[in-house]
Amino acid sequence: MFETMVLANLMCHPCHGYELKTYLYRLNPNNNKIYPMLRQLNQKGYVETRTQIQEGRPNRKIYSITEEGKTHFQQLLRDFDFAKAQNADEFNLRVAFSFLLDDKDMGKILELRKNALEHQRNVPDPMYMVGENEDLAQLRQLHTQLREMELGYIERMRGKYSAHT
Amino acid sequence: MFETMVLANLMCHPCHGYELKTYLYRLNPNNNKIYPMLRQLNQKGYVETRTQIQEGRPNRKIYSITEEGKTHFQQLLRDFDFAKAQNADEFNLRVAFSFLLDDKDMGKILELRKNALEHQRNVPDPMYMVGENEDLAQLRQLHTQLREMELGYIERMRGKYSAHT
DNA sequence: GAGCACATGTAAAAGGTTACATGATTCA
DNA sequence: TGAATCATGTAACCTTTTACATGTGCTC
Repeated sequence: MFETMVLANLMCHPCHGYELKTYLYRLNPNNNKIYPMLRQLNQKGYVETRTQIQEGRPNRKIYSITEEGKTHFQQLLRDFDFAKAQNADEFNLRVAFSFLLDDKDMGKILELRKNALEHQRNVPDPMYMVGENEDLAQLRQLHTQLREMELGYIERMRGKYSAHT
Repeated sequence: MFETMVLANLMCHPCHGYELKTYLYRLNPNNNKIYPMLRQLNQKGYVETRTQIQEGRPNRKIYSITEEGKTHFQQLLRDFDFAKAQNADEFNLRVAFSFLLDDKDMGKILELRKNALEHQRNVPDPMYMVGENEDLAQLRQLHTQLREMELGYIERMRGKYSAHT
């Protein structure tokens, strides 16, 4: 997820590490996660780097995605399964970059997300089932509403990407 | 998160490892995560165990939460910050177990979740901002709707838990 | 003068992933 | 006969967390 999200950001525009940390704040992007990751991506040829000299501030290492990086990113997007389909971020990312995927891949992604949401409906998390808490029941209802709305959305999308058998 | 969710399940009823794996399927609960975790919790005195002998099937190790375990779980719930507040599961868990928290703690939790959601509104994830994708715009709108509904919910709850200054 | 923002980096410890192992039962 | 479910476990590897280090400029 972290690697994929770094590349997703670099797909939009070149970034330096510190900048990526602010974008990826939801993924707990500490120093020993982001900086070694960027060096690793560079070693594999997925990103290239240049140094931006600044006065009165530390220099920046600006990373840009390469053609090999774009191909690799596309491959990461195609790699979608039931476990990843549970995660809204993983699904949203693929919708965001649907222009990199063909109809067959997108069809599979939509189907897996549909399965994940239906699974959540049929086998709800036990922790949302604790006690007879009225506050929790209301919160649960909010999430149920979103899930049903998302299932509706998926059905509409599946019409568009209906190339798969 | 994993430790907390294991204890949350044990708060409801005793479980064996394989059973917890099915409940916690969204947290990628592999063997080398769940079994060492349960032994660790046992060593710390947070859970106790008994063996259930079965015929024709492998024996089960049934884990129950202890009083020390309940106190520890309560402490884990109290430990809530901006980073955790980004995660819906972390928030929902605390609503589910709000009966273990006093009004002051719950007030802080609601405020932090509010801050997190408002931050998401003000500083949207760059990956949801990619391109002029119509499909993505619709999905984004779904999530915006849920966020505003959840913010409304939090305002209502804050009225109830308004003991904090 | 303390603390934060900027920007990158590493050491040590903890934790997680992948893959394999056991062994009975059930299903296609 | 091969695969899946039940149930627990470990070895080897990889990743992540926590904490520290550097040094300037800005704000309280």
